[in-house]
Amino acid sequence: MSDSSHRTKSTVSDVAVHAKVSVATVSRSFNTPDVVRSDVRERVFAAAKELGYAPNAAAKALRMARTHIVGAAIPTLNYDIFARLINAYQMRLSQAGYMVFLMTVGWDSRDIYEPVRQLVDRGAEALLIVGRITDERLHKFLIERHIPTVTTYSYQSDSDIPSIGFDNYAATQQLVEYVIGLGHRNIVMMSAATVGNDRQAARVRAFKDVTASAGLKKSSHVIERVHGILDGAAAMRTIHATYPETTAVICNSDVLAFGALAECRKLGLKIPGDVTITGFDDQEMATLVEPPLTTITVPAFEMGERAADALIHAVTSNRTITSVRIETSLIIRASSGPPRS
Amino acid sequence: MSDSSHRTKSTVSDVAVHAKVSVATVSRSFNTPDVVRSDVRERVFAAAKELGYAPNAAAKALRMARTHIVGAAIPTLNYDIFARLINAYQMRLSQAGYMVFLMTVGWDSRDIYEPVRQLVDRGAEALLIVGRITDERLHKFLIERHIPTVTTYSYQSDSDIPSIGFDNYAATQQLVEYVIGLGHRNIVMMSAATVGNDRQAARVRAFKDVTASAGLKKSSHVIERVHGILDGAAAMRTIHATYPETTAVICNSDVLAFGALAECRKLGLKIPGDVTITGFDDQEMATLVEPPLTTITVPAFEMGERAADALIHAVTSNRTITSVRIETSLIIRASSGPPRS
DNA sequence: CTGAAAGCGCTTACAG
DNA sequence: CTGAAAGCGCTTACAG
Repeated sequence: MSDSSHRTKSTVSDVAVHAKVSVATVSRSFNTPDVVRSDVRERVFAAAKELGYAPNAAAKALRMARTHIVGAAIPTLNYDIFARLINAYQMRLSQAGYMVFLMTVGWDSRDIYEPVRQLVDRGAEALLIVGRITDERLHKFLIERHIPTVTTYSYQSDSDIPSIGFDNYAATQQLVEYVIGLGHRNIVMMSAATVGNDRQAARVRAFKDVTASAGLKKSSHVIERVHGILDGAAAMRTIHATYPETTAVICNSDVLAFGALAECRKLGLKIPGDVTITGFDDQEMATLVEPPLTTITVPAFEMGERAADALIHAVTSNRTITSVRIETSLIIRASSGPPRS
Repeated sequence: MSDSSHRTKSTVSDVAVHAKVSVATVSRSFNTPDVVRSDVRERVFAAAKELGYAPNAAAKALRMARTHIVGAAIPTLNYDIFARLINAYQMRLSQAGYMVFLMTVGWDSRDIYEPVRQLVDRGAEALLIVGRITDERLHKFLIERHIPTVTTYSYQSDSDIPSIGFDNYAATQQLVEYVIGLGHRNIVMMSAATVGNDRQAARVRAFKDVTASAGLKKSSHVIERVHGILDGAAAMRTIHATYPETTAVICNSDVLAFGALAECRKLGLKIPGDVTITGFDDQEMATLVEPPLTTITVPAFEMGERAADALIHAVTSNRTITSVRIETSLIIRASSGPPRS
């Protein structure tokens, strides 16, 4: 046949004509092959191949009321941990025949209603969302429309939207107790913005609770910065100037810690001799900075895969999703140690 | 009205009934509002709002033969530079009313036909692809079906598929000339796999050409590794053992360089005193490692935005895309210097 | 300015 | 096992 037949998208009827069968038979050959006689089926496949036929996804979605598209709403992709999460999520999903709509929505969970609706309105039949859902409009929408949704990153025991994540409070609790156990008394937590960010908020809460119950309320502080490396460096400078007695800085992300580490070098502070620095995330770089970073593992890959699996089950078998709490661990490396004196 | 009306997705006819108009008028109210009488239009909007109406994307796509979905095929998201590229791409696109299908396709350009077809078959009407298209089936498919496509990352002067990228050969050429100018004679290039990767291949070619014309053919070597930090470290160990006379290692990515840097620390090699290390990408971490890394800037953000703009224009005004060559620069930092003697 | 009707490309009861 | 026909939810000539 001539090349021109490839030139434009062909449809079931093109294939039907070519194979001398009805469109119904073409459809059946692809969707329920066992129900069509094998020689006819082969004729259909041959015609389809020759015409470069692929079913029109929109028509299929309209007819079946199934798009096979799932969405992901994450703060940003410029962040190691979210990129890994989405990478795992997408791979798992496309293996199962789903496409993923990606949407970056910024750091504040109060602002995600519009973009998440966009995802659903444009066809996503299930959703991965990072962090707790705080917008009541969004919550109501998801429940009423029965959109299978899983929130990731923080495990929520008290939400009717299932979550696949870890306990941010407990992880930080463990870390702070470790630092206090080392003998530190003047501790600062460097956090990203806590508004609209339940993960950061939980960590700050854990820090305040643990330091308070250790009698360190007066000698411990929290400083909030946004998420970049440079912010970490700037915050470290502020800490050094404002709280010079500080011997340990607990950073709520590895990225902030990298910035802090670099700034300490500039300030001539020895780590961990002069100051202990810890991170959160256990990015690959955490082992390669100097000194290697004490941090908390964040199971980004696992969260992405499990969220994908849960959503696939939910949309296919209408199964309800159960929350999963993944364990994290404290990884002790050279950036932490006892205070000097 | 009762809450139950929100419960299931409503359609144009629901809105039409509610607003006591025809479906045509509902459609027009949204798509060509100026053509419907304002009081009627307002009645339609009120009904739509009350019913939580949003047009069915699949039906719209089928009818208009426009999905407003664009695809992106990238090697992986676990890589700073691609994550930034996609972040910029997605933000720009969703601002313009497009959704993005994300697909990770691995590092070898010979293997991307299936996943890219998947993107198109599932509705992508335009594509961003990383790197040169080497699979003839893919090339033919894209051309015959007139899928607006831009390849990024490497500028191609000789392809009929437009590219928005930079000149990998020239960038490396500049870098190698700089290193030779410093006085190095025993130079090793540490590259990621070059099969199916035109960016890496171009850099290796530049390295070989420049060292050869400087009369360094015998004293220079190329070692190929895959893309992880640990691979960089392993490669550095090999270099130290196999070519102990080496005084400069040119890494084809910052990630490889980070690994090399860490390994040099373990080996007790001073940088740049014992060995000069350079990277490629200018990731944010490049300024924060010790010592900061001499590297090449890669305009990931700019490539993402410009690719998005070009594709939007191509699908809306049927405009043909012109290739863009973006300049890179060599950033000299403390990890490079003259050889010791 | 508005409505009735056709048709986009599929799948699936319903007949045969 | 196969085909004719309806219908998914839209948009848009075509009439009025």
